[in-house]
Amino acid sequence: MPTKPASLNIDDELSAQVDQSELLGLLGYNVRRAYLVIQTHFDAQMEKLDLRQADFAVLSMLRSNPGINQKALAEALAIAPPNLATLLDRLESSGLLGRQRSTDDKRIQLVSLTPQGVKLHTQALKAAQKADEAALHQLSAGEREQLKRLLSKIFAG
Amino acid sequence: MPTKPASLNIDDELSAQVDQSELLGLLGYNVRRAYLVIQTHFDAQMEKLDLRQADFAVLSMLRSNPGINQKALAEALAIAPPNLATLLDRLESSGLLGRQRSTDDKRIQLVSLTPQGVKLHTQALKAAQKADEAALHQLSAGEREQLKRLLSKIFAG
DNA sequence: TATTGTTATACTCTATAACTATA
DNA sequence: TATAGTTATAGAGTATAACAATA
Repeated sequence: MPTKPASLNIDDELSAQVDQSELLGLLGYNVRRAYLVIQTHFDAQMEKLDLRQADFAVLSMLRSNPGINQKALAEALAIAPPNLATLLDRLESSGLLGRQRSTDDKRIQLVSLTPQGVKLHTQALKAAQKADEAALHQLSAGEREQLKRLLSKIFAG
Repeated sequence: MPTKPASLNIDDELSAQVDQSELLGLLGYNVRRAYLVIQTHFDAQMEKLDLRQADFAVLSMLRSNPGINQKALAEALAIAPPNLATLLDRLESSGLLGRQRSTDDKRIQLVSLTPQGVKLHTQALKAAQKADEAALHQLSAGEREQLKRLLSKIFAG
């Protein structure tokens, strides 16, 4: 190694000698970086329950909307129908939900949680709230509400 | 089709008869949905320039930090070194950047934009700003600053 | 003909292990 | 031994086309 002491090495502890101001000036990049942090906390929490992000979203929707059909579920969660189909296959195999053909229109599958699914959702919601807390501990309650309001203007906009 | 008129079909135009309140109560989910919207605008802009998200981030960093090494670049952008290596291969093949072995330490690659890379970055920055604008048109200048501040508290934590 | 859901498939993104060359 | 970078590869997430069943 050259004669430079480690403590003066530009790329190490003191690091961040790099100029990221252009990227940080773009809101899209800030959203991306924040999303990566939140994802990490969320995944860490859900790993214990063997659930992925989309799995939790589905469990949550089914809890609040029992008997929802797959088209409505796919639209609400912005999941492509083929990907939802295989996701539901997996959760159904795990005994978390059931699918029932509508008698009105036999093309339609009505999806509901099993009691086991309800139980897991209850645990998963607590885990999701913990992940939120871990990622957002720097923000006050007011800041969290403000952030939620601003974000929802982007996607509900 | 049953006798229901289309205009009363729960899953159609009026739709959103679904309860998403639990998910929307989680900040992580709000960040995710906002990120998806921003991604869409960003990708649409970058498609014209044949650039992906990470490509733009690299061009931006190289513009502000010419001669940065790959380790520092990978760390700053949170890209795994193997993925950065192949990304740089591609941009180098396209004539956008060059890699030069450091004479001090021959393990290190120093990366810089070519004049063509500088030119493309200039266009790409404008495109990124357009994408920001398109995604954030609902927010006032003050709200955008506020949002940036709150997001950076999450990832700069 | 149009719609719901499925199957098969492909493409991108991300992550990991093993290697090289240098130190 | 440790580090910078590379290669190869595998996995997850996402997207599209073609199909079956039903309307």
